[in-house]
Amino acid sequence: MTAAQSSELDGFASRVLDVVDAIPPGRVMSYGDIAEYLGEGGPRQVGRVMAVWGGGVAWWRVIHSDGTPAPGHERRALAHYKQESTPLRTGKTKVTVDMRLARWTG
DNA sequence: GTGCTGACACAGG
DNA sequence: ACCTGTGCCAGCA
Repeated sequence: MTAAQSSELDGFASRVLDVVDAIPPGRVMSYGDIAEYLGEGGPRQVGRVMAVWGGGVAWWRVIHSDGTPAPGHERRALAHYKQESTPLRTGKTKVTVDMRLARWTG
């Protein structure tokens, strides 16, 4: 099969996954940060990559700029955060990541 | 080619 | 903390 046919990792997707894999435990990066770090695409493109190929990397380390984890995986993400001692902000009705401390830039 | 949708970001309320 | 509107980029019918 050719490259165009298969849904293989594009250059962009490959780079995104590489960056996510480089994020150290206890740290996180926002979608926009990754896009800016790569200097290409945009936050939504990073989100799309994570939605399709994110299963092979530490997806819980990729969150919104607010500190809100990926939709549908909040519970699973929280478990990882506790496991990695990620800086958290425990609110009354929701728990988010403290971006001020957890935000990581290569 | 056109329009909608999406694991987003930012500003307001 | 939550919702709405606007801007941006790419995939898909």
